[in-house]
Amino acid sequence: MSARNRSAPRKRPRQERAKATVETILEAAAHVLVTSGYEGTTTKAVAERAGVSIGSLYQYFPSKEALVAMLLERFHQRALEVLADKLAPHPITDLEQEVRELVRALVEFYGVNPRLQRVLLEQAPRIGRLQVVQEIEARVESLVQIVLAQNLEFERPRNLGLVVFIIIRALRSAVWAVVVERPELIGTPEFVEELSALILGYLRPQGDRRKHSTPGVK
Amino acid sequence: MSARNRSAPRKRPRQERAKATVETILEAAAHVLVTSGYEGTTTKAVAERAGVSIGSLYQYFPSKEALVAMLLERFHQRALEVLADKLAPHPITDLEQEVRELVRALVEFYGVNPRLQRVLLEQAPRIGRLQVVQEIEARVESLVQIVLAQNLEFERPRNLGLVVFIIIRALRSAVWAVVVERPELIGTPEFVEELSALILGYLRPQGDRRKHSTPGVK
Amino acid sequence: MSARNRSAPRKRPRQERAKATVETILEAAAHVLVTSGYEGTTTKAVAERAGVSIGSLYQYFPSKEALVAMLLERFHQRALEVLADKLAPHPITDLEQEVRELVRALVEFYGVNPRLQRVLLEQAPRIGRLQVVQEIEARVESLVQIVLAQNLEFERPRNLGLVVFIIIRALRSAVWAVVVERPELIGTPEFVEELSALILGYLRPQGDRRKHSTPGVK
Amino acid sequence: MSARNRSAPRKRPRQERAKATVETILEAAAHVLVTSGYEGTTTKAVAERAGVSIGSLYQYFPSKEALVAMLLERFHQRALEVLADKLAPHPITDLEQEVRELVRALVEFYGVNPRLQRVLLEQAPRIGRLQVVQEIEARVESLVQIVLAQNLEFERPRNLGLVVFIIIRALRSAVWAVVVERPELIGTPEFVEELSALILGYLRPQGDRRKHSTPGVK
DNA sequence: AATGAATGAGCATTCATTCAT
DNA sequence: CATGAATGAATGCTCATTCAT
Repeated sequence: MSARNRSAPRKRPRQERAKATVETILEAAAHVLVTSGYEGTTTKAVAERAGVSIGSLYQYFPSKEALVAMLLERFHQRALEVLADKLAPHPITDLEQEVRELVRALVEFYGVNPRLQRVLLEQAPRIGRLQVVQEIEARVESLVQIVLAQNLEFERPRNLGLVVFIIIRALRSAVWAVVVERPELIGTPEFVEELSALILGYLRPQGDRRKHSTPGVK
Repeated sequence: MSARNRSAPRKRPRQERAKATVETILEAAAHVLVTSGYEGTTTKAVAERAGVSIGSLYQYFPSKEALVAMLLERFHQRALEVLADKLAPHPITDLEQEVRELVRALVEFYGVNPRLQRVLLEQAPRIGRLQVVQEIEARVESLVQIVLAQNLEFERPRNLGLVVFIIIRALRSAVWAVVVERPELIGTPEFVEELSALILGYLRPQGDRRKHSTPGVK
Repeated sequence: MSARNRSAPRKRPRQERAKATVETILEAAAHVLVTSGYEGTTTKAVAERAGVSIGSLYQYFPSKEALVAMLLERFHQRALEVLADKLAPHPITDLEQEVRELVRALVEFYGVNPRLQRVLLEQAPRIGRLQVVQEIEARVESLVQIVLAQNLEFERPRNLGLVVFIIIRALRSAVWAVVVERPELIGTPEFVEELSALILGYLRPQGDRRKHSTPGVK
Repeated sequence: MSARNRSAPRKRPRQERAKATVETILEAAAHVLVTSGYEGTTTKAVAERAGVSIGSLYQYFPSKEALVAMLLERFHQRALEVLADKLAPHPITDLEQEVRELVRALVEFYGVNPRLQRVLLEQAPRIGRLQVVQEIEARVESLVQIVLAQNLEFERPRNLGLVVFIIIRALRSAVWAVVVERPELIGTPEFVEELSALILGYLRPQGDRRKHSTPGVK
């Protein structure tokens, strides 16, 4: 097996039982990753939690990396589905409402098992398989960019790619930080409201700043 | 040595030579952490790069964790110094300019060795309660909060703590993401401009949104 | 695995092959302990002598300590079997003969690999409360005590527990000392005779001492 | 420095201060050996407890072994002094009383820091320097043997060397065992009484056994 | 002499991975 | 296919000892 394929799943499970095993293993892996971090995760622990032998684990995943890669891929696939729906090209009548919906979707999405997401995105070694992930991330950015391009106009020229890039990072990290450090705020309308304000304020024509006196200064 | 002290430095170097050794080790550790990640960092590699024996490393740092802890502490100490300066209470005449300055400071600060910062902060939660670090983070938030409280008034009631929390996370992760993924943008006025816009837009009286038509919709 | 379990074996071997491995490792451990002492014994040396990989050793014994603990346990188990037989409650017609038999049994028992026994018992106090071992030692003492209580009467009141305690220690250390320092005496009738005399003299009614003139003084 | 000299003290301290330092180090070593066992004793710990630098320790003792060797030597020297006194050739009028005195002396002697004695005699590696120790032990045995030879006559021929050998081992191990496992008994007359009974019974003419019915059988 | 910084061989232990059954 | 026994390179860390200051 070439090095290139280290993080590719070993084979397609044909039978139903095999599929179930794969699912069990992935769930176990997710759990162990969350509770022990990437470094603390051992294949033995995953196999034990999944209730299968270490041999069986290696039957479906040729390495620890492959396990993480599979989880990453699935996570992004799901991200894409959720967002593609919200971001499907459509006429926008109320951008404010639209952004609020998008934020709500993102909060919901990033709020699902954020600890796992952090382990996957931050601690896991940048694996070869990440190509898939990068492609998906690129597609999400591109979707958001298209929606914005079709619905916004700025008084000054702006690098829309950068704007989208910043929006996504800012939102994601804010959601993660809140979920991890201030979990009591999840689900409060206040939280979604503030994040929407962050994005909406950012998208509002920047020219405004010069038309009025500095806003909000006492 | 108790378990509590796993991440505390082992002893104070008394001679000049020893101080130099400690510095060399820390520099080497930073380098190895950046190039190999936390997991990939071995104490042997650090010692070798530092040009000292593995024994010398353990003379001053009782564990790999202690090495990271020391770097984390220094990083936060430096963070505090930089920001305390910018955030020292003072009369604010031009909030816009003020925020731009703050953003510039943060960009500069977070932009220094961001890969190291990420490794450090990723591991921070696993490292025995670094009181110093937590205190410093709290102080930074508190500084920002005080500045904002003295200079802003909002039309609707807002949870200022949450606002500050979001600002800091959003800024930090945006800076890191740009530095790591779009390094060519660092130092461009465009980048600082966009980040300032993000924060300024967020702080602008939210009531505006209702007074005008949705801004910028085609 | 908790600290409590440091000296407990790691898992039960399920396959025949595994059982054989465990036996091989224990034999190798005994050998290395005898030739190198506890401190000089390295897990690597044990594994090598056993002809297994170091990993296999740790598959069954979580630590060097556990290896010693297992040997200790087996040794005491065997001790109990040997002695329980000799000490089983039974009518005693000839105490002298009885004691001689017991001494012979003990000489035989303690004479088997006494160097290993010393290493094991020297380390015993450092090994996490080996309940099994302590229980067995207590049972041996209790057996001896019962036999004596049923067959002896003393003219003066004596602390039987202390008597038994002294007998066992005195016998054991005398046997060990002879085996280690005067191996040529093992198996001679003279040796068993002297040890029997030691015990018999001790058990003989102490009142005798006052009835006769001091015996044997020239 | 040749390998032969590893356990020889490095130099004779000329000055008073140096002598005091040596004493301090030896006391510290004794303490650490008792509390941590031979394996657990580190030269650093000894130096720290003695309040001297590790360098100073090595100024006087070229190795850890030399430290232990010195303690052993002193211990035996002291043993010899105590016993030589008791065992000095002299007319014996009351053997019983004599033995009781001897036992009392031995109990006292072996009862002084028995844990240290055990570490020194059991756990410490058999060092080259032990020649000295063996010579001293031989002298003690010889002293006891002479005393006994001059004061005892047996009805049957006995190997007096073996008798002495057994007496010394039995006493020593009984005392150690009691001090370590039943410390509450130390100093009780009962304890000395029982040990005296052990030795006296052993030395009593063995012919007695045949003259009377088995003693003490119910 | 005294200090303590520096050394590095050596040890216990882990864990991803392979392979015989 | 499943099992779990076996592997061994690699790691974190200790500690007796040396040596520069």
